[in-house]
Formats: sequence, structure tokens, C-alpha cells
Amino acid sequence: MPVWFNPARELDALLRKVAPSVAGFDADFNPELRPSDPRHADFQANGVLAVAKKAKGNPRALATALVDAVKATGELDEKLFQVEVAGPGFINFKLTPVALGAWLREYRDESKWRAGAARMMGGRKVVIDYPSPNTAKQMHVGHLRPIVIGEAVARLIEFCGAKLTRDNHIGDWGTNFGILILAIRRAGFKLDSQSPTALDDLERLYKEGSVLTKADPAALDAARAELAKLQSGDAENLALWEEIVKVSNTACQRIYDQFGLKTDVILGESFYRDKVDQVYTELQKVGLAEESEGALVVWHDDEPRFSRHAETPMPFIVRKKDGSSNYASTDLATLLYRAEYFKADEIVYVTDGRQQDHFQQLFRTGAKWFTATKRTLPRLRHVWFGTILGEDGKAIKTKSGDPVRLQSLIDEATERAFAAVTAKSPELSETERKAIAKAVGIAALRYVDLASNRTMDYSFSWDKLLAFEGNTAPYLMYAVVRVRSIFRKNGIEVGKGEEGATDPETPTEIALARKLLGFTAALDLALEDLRPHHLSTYLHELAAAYGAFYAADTVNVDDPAVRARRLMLCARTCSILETGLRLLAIEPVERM
RNA sequence: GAGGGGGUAGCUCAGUUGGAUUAGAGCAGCAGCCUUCUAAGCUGCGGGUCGCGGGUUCGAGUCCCGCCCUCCUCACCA
Repeated sequence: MPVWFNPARELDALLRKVAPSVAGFDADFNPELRPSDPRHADFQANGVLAVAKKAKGNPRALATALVDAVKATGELDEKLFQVEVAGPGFINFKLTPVALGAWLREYRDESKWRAGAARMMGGRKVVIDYPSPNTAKQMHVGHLRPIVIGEAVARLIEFCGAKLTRDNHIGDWGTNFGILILAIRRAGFKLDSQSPTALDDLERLYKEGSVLTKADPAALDAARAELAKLQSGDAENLALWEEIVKVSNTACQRIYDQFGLKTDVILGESFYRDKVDQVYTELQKVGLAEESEGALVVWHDDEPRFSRHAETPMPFIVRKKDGSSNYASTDLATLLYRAEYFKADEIVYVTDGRQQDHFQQLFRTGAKWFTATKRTLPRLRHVWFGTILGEDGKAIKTKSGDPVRLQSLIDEATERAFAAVTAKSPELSETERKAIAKAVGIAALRYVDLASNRTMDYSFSWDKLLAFEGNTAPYLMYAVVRVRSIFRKNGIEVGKGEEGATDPETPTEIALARKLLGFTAALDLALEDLRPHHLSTYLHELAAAYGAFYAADTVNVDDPAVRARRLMLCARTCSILETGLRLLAIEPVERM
């Protein structure tokens, strides 16, 4: 009998198969199989309670009858599963040490996980849109989340078998450029992209322009006019724009390099400058778009909020009254391009949650447009995240004071990590400590964003972002380091020395083994809503189970069978922790 | 006003879609554990009327209704 890779899925199938032959159950019986509180069992089926309620039967009697029928099939090896009816009528399944041992021997390494996971997305073509910053600005803490969450989601999707294209859809064709061009003109500034202070100059000028246009509507109109000139091909503005883009792209790239971020393509808004006319034409032709107050807009009367009759009307403005494009125009053009050029089955947008209305309008417009033109609409998903708030509890905005620059944050993280590694492992060479500090510092930053639900807002705090203890990246990395250290001391590679391993025996061994089996469930959960924190939570629990095992059960003991099985548990822990960390884009280290 | 997020321990957050006498972590606090594989660790203790009030049922932090607080978005910014 083969060892089940995913016992929950198999038990679910078995119960579905057997149930119809038992009095009181229908053909469409849903066992509602799920992981259980480990104090009770590994898995539990709750579905019998629903059946009993409907039929007004006795749930425990029904559950017992079902369990008997399952046992009678002989398909459930009782050496592997303990089955019992518990509480009001749950069916509990507990994996025996024999089952845990068999599973650990069978599912050894990342290739097994990957093969199992690859079925989940089954080769679908997915375009993921991240981190897509607005250029012409220095990157600050607000740019952290799209980089970190986007990369984790991308890796998750890829791991689960998608053919992925990472598209950095930079904001390089919007009013922010109008503002900047205006400010440069007014200051009589001569921009030189080669100048070392170019970025700081732009930063300063943008701030000036921003203040000016906020205070004075006439200035805002002037900025829009500069943008309109740019979009209509004015040579002077175009030349200036190119210089600005050059400066800001270089600056962004420096940050990306430090995060190891590599997108496949960078097709910003400006790439679609000659593709928006088709959008205007088609939307008008199929009767979706119409003129309103001089602008070209789309109403969705089937949704009260976006209807023209809404109390506070919120049209989807696809072309501004001065004829220039905005993000709705370019997003629609982008949607079409991704569907036609990349043949996307699915598009994932990773952006700030404040853009939810925009994406709902975009998706609705896209659906109607594609239907009317007989195109196939890709599945569209908006993976949004909450805001990083300033100390005052308000969203960080360039205007309200100076938000912490991303580079400062990286530097501080690296410095603190260097101090920590120097204090704890002074015997390592400075070069090695520097490399570790860089990995640990960035990892700590990333993990903060990946450990909690992405839809949550949180307040910026140095101490929170740079914590190295507790549920943090360094904690997970440290677990890996301790596993690897055992193998290094023994002079063997991870995964060796398992011959003759017996089944898990001590409570901490068993707890660790059970936790190891939970990896696929965590992946399922994280993939479903593209929420990486489910994976983080799991990895933290796994590292904690390893910590308890490590403290309680010495690996290097004389008994060869015990030693072999503990080495096996160590190797599996290492493999799953490293695989999981890499899915979060955290690169584990050998020592720290 | 409409839509969205949030309200769970002093603080920061999980809570696998309605399950099990006792709602979980991490920080912070207290008490222990380094002559054994890395103490960025481990063990234990204390700390909660899950915003408030109703309802649905065998069973609610989770679902329904009504309130309260807070953050975000709502005509040419992305």
C-alpha cells in the first residue's frame, strides 16, 4: 500500500466513496475533512453532524456506522490510522508513528513537494503586476510592501505550477510627471541624469511642485497641461521626461538589486501611449464609454456605486477632458496587451488597498468590453495590501513630512544584523558576518510584511521592522542554522545518515513529524487567497516544533537507530524550512 | 451617504471559512535552563466578558440583524 502524500485528501475521498452505502447518507455527502487540534487528532471529519441535523438522526450512531463501513472496506490500514468517533459526532483520524515514519521516509525533498504542488496551477499562464512604483520619487517605506508581498505571491504561484511573467508596470506617464516638469521649469533647473545629486534634486523639486499644485488649482492645471504636452509628443517635454525616467529607474534598480528583485519585463504606462486610442475607439464603438463633462467615462449602472445615478457619482474616467490618458486608460490597454501578447489566463495585480474601487471598475469594464468584442477575459485578481502608517497613525505621504527612505531602512537593518551576528558569532570572519548581516537584515524586513495578513494596516516602527527574536525571519533562519550545524559537526550532508531510521517515538519527535506533514495544507491555504502569511505562520510553528525537539532530543546519541531517525527529522525540517523561506524570498544561511 | 479594511491578552497579531472540558502565538513582565549537536534558543507562570446588544442551533471570535469606534476611497492623482 503506497504512502499517501496528502492524507487529508485521501481520507476525504474514501469517506465520500463509502458513505452512500451507509443508511442515512446521500451520494453528495461532504465529510468536511480538516486538520484537527493536535490534542485530539490529526484530521477530523465534521460532516456527519450536518447529515444528522438534516435527517434528525443520532450523529454518533451515524458516525459509528460510517466508521464501521470504512473499516470493512479494508482500505484504511489500521496500523497507520487510529479512527474513533468523538464528541458530538466527529470522526477523528490520528496518524500512528508507523504512518509518520513511512511518510518521512517516502517524501524526502523539495522535488517531491514541487511535483505535488505543480498540479495546483497546472501550467496556467499568469501575469503578475508588481511592484509597479510611481517613478520620479525616491523609494520610501511605502514601497516595501509591493516588493515584498509581490515577490512572495509570485514565487508561490510559480511553485504551484504556473507559467509566470513578472511585469513591473511602472507609473511613468501620469500627472506626477506633469508636476515635476512644471517644477523644473519654474525653478529654471537644468536636469542632468549623470549628476550624482540628480535624484535628490528631483525629490526636492517634486516636493515643491506637489505643494504648489495642492495649494493652487491654476498650478495644477499648468501641471496637467505639461503632461498633455508630453503625451501629445512635445519634443522638449519628451526629452525632459526621458532624463527623469533615467534617473528614477537607476535609483529604483539599486533598491531592487538589494532585494534580489528581478522582473521579467518592465512595461510601464508609457509603453501603452500608442495603444490607448484603440481603447477609446473600441469602448465608444461598443457603447460602453460616453462623454461626460468633457471626459470620456464608463458607467456601470448594474452596480449602484458605479452607476450614473449614484448619490456621489464615481465614473470610470478613461480619458481626461484635456484629451490625455490616465491610469484607467493605460490599465485597459495593458489588460488587452496582456491578454493578447502574453496570452494570460490570469492576471494578478499587487497594489495598495486604496485602489480597490479602481480595480473593481477596471475589471467590470474589462469584462463588458471583452464580451462585446468576443475576446476571452483572463481571470483578474486584485491582491491588495494595507497601508504602512506613520507614527501619527495616518498614511505615509510624501507631503506630510519625510517618510523613512527605503535605503535607510535597509542600511539600518543590515547594521543591526551585523551587530547581532558579531555579538553572537565573533569567530566568523568579517566578510562572512557582513554577508550574513545583509541576508538577515533584509529577511527581517521582509518577514514583517509576510507574517501578518496583507490586508492589515500597520504603523511604521523601527523596532518592529527590525526585531530579530520571536516570530521573525532570524528565528526561522536560526532553526535552519542549527539543523545544518548538526550535519556539519557530523561531517555529513543534509539528508545522509538515515539508514535504519525507526519511527518517531518521543513526544517531541512525534509533534515535529506531525508538523512536517502540514506543509501542503499550508501551501493550499496560502495559494487560495494569495495570502503568504499562512505559510509564515506554518513555518513559525514548524521552527518552534523543531526548537522543542532540539532541546529535548539529542541527535548525536550512541543508539544508531535513534540517531538515524533524528537525523531524518532534522533533514526534513531543513528541507521544508528552506523551501518555505525561499517561497517568501528569504534566502537561508549556513551559519549566523 | 455609499463601498472597503480593522476592533481578539498591556503591545503587535494568528485564528484553515460554524466545532470539542481550557480562544492561540510573539513581544513586554516574572521564574528557571548553556562542561552535550549554535541560548537569535528552550521550559514554566501570570495576563481575555473575542467593540456593544439581539438572533439563528446540538455548538458562534467565525453566520444574520441593529448600533458604536477607527482607518481608507469616492470627477479627471496613481
